[in-house]
Amino acid sequence: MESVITEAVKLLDEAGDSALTFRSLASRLGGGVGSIYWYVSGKEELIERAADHVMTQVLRDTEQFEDGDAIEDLRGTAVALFEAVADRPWLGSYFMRSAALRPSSLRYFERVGQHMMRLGLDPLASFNAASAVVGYVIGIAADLGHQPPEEVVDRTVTREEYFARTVGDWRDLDPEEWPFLHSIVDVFATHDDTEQFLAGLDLILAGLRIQAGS
Amino acid sequence: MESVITEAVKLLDEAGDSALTFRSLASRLGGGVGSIYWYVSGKEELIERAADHVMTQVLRDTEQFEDGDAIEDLRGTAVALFEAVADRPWLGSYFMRSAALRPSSLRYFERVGQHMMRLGLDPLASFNAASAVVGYVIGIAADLGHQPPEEVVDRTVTREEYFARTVGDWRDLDPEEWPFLHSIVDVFATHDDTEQFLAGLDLILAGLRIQAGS
DNA sequence: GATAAAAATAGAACAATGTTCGATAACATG
DNA sequence: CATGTTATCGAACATTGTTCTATTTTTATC
Repeated sequence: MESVITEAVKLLDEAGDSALTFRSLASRLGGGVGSIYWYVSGKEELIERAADHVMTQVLRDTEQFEDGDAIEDLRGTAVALFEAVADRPWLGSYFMRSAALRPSSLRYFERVGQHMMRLGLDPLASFNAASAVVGYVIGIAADLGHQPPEEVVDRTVTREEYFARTVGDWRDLDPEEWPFLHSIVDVFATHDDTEQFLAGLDLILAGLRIQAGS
Repeated sequence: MESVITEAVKLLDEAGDSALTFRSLASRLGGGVGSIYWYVSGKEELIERAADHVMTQVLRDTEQFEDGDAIEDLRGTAVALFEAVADRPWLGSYFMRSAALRPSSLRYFERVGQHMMRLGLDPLASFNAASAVVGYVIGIAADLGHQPPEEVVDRTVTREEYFARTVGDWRDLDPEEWPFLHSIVDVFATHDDTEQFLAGLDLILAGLRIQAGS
């Protein structure tokens, strides 16, 4: 009954948000429902600790970025968090729900901020910029990584079929009324989530470079 | 028993996510629990329709931005959504949970995209940029607008006291280990959420200007 | 106006969930 | 061994979304 947190993370990763119930977790641990409460005050803390568990790993992965180009290090730091959140929808919704100032996420914020300091920005600018980067990462990752609708989860429809159907729907819309959607439907059909994330991140970083230069 | 959706929105706005239960909604409408199911297929659709309700208003508010400077219009369009989401935590989590391709949010995406087209970006760049802007707005808004912890909701602690406590916690951290947090704690103590949002948005827009120029 | 069909309402019953609680067991320490 | 701490368990409870069936109200038709 020791590894409550690690087992919770496994459950979340395998089957998503809704799969984590005290009963399913208990049976997986081979114990009773009530026992979990000895390790954890409630579901809130359970998810919190699970999130911390993952964030600790992210923090380890981003330690390497220290002495390169500040912007490049910033980039790597952002990508690491993005990847962690993108394939963990539950992490994204946790970040959204709960304040981002829990120890581990605060550490991440600090790390991003330290890169900002290397750019020579004043406190206000670096605070705003760090918030923007972290907010963007979480926002996009949570958006891209969210659970697909029921059909896909039920396996009655594959992810690809669902995606293809969306593309088809867009193509069927009135081109007069939806000129933009029509203009991008082809690139959307072949787009890659990570590349999309990076493109937006580079916009922010480009803006940052300007601000740092002046 | 007509205004199920509008009453649901009121409930959500007044007391947040967790306050919207079928029973509370029913008693507010002066009817029975089961009746709601005649208008709505389930809770999923209820929230979806509530979100649509708000998004329709946002779309109306952003109609004005059409013939100004493309970047400025983009800015106004983004701010309108930000404000709507920032004081509606439930809207943010809805966006995160459910795909952003419901009719009303798709319309918003289209509108942002049309501004991108005016910048003369190629399809891939405009798709990425539109996604970045929308993702940033939702991400930051959801982050800033999330429900404060229990104490504040319980009214045992005011929002200001809670904020002040956070600032105090930061000041107490080891300055060696948390140089960034210490450098920004003063601007954090007096910061304004909307300004913070705008600062980040301007980074993206600055990056966009460069991209549009080349 | 009567009657039938449709629209709308109501609330009891159900299943799933987080949580509380008191009763034990296992274990360490003197 | 005695005793207190650590750890486990599952029954009971309250709160949710949802289903179902019965009933009322409205509308349409003759």
